[in-house]
Amino acid sequence: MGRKANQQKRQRRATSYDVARAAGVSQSAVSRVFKAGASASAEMRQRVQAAAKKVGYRPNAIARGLITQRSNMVAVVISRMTNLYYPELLVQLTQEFSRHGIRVLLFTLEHEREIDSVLEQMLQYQVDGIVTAAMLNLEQLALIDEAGIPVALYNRRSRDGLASAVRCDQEEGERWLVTQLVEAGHRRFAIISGPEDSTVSVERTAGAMQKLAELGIADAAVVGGDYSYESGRSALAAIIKQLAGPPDAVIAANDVMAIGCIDAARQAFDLPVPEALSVVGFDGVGPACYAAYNLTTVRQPVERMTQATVALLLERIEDPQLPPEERIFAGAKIAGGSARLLT
Amino acid sequence: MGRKANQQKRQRRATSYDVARAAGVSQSAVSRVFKAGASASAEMRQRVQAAAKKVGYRPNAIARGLITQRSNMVAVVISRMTNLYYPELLVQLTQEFSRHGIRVLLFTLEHEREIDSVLEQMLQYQVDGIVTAAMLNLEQLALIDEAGIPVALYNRRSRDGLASAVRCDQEEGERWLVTQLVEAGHRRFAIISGPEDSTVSVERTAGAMQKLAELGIADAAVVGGDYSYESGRSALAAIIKQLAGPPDAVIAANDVMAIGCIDAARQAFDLPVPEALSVVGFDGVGPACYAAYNLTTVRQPVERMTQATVALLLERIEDPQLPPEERIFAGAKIAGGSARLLT
DNA sequence: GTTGGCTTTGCATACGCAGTAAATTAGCAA
DNA sequence: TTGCTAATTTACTGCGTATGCAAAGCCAAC
Repeated sequence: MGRKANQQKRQRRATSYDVARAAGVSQSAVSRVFKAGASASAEMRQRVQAAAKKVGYRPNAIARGLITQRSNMVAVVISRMTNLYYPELLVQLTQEFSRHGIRVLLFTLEHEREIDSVLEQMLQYQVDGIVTAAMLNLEQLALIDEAGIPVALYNRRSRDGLASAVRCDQEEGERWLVTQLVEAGHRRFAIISGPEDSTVSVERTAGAMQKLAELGIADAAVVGGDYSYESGRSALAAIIKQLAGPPDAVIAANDVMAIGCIDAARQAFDLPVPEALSVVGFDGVGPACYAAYNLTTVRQPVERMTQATVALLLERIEDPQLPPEERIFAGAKIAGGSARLLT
Repeated sequence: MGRKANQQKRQRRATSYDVARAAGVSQSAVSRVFKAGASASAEMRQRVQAAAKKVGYRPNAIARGLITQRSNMVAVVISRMTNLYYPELLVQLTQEFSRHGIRVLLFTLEHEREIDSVLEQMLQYQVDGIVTAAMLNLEQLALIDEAGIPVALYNRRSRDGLASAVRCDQEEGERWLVTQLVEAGHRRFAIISGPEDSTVSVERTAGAMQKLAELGIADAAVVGGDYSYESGRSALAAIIKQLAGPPDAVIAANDVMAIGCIDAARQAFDLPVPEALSVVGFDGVGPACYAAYNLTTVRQPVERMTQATVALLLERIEDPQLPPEERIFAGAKIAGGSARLLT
């Protein structure tokens, strides 16, 4: 209808003043109508809303944030998205925050050393809180605390009470796996660990080693992986070389490496799984359920953990006085078909 | 050292005025020092930066956005993260934007109908641009255009020149797959389609059907899936029922369903793949490379597509006058071991 | 009719920064 | 020293909104 296309430059968006003028009221009245729970008469509401629609008004969240000192944004930091189970985490987090009227500003890290610059970004954007699945050192945590921004660590231990934390009990999960395997008669063990800078991997490996030692098995082979399928594949060769023969059972620090290991066993070494070799993983990601693998593993209760994370963070955003809290969840034990177990 | 903990309430952050006072200069001088490429003497730079560090100053991106009319944030909308290949896309996008000093505000949709409310959010947050891998209807595109915000569609066709678009040529990929299969002698075909509201799935299915018809095969069975492993599994049973016997080849609308189909063939129907049945997918996601499947598929060039998406969007953010552009990429053909092919 | 309490509305200001125009200083030749 | 230009620096305004405060309505009770 002859409407001038917006080829101009960047048209001025309607402001609350425009609405006020159109409705013949004050700007503060407009502000009140758009703020939930503010006092405004029914007639006022109607007039303002009609005027707003007419001029195409949309509250400016940036300006609002400036004055309320609340951006209603939280930063989510994820470090190694190759971790097949982060996507689920991310979706859950976004949805759960969205349910509370909060938007997610996403930061991904290729290398943990990028974290300082990313931290700076987050603070400049005045996020109300931070969820991180990447490791922060004490200095960094202190910096954030200094700024008065609450932090929730995901699958990281809280440190010095500077942040809340939600995590899955990795050791407990590994202990269960080891116990099952040993009770079923496995004796020659090998462990495929994750990246050295992954605290989760360190905990898993340590948990498994400890329980093995406790049950009288001290000579488990340990080879390093990087959470990738390929590293799981090549790890088996290294294990066989190190042990001068195939092990009874392989404990991988995550599902993807377990899958790689299974493929290597079947293809390269002619070791049927689970008949000749038991393989277990950790995480309970999608491919773990594929019939070809049907992993014995421990699934992290992502949904509950996510809800806890959001709850813990929001709580401290509302009331900064609240002390940080740590919540630990047990993983769900999945006795799949990739390991010979008693049951 | 006796530093008072921030138990107070929410301590005031240092502003450029605080820095100015500490350095004995004006606020605008501080602003200049923190703005790249502004004129300030070397001595001024030094004094201001020293003062800034002392008072713990950090520019407020929100306030800056208010005045510059640029938030340096873009919205990224992703609809069905179960799509195993979105995580990679998301990481690439975030990294690439970050390289250009732009932050990503993430929105995930469970159902496409949530999109209107999400749209409203994005506009209120004054994002400089939008990348969407979810379908927008014309009304929604017009709404965004009205607001003067450039949009880049990912794997969606541009419509009415209202948005730039980057996509992988789905039809071309399917044509290649079909051609290979037919040339290798397959005659009885079945297609597992994706969700009906996925334009990508529609294009893939249509592309395959069309090429099949062109090659004289008109009686392919088509069963519906939802991109999930389970749906791929159960689809095979439906196909066999519909054809009253097993097909020669199954064309799945994505890799995950192809994998499900392969597992069903081997486990439930005792059909070795690829000896008795060829299965092909689309996407080239991680599990497609697992040795147990080794899919014949078409991989989307995610990295190049991402770079193109970012480039196209930034270009239009810089200069709103620029007309939208569409860029189409061919997929990489991967002749894996899940199909009997000639080569 | 008057008073008191309650709700609704408008005024004015502040949030933290960028950019403009004016003012100051520096630099240098005459 | 003066005069003139270039380089810095400053005061000030405005971005779009929320909110304390005061004024104005409104209603019921006296």
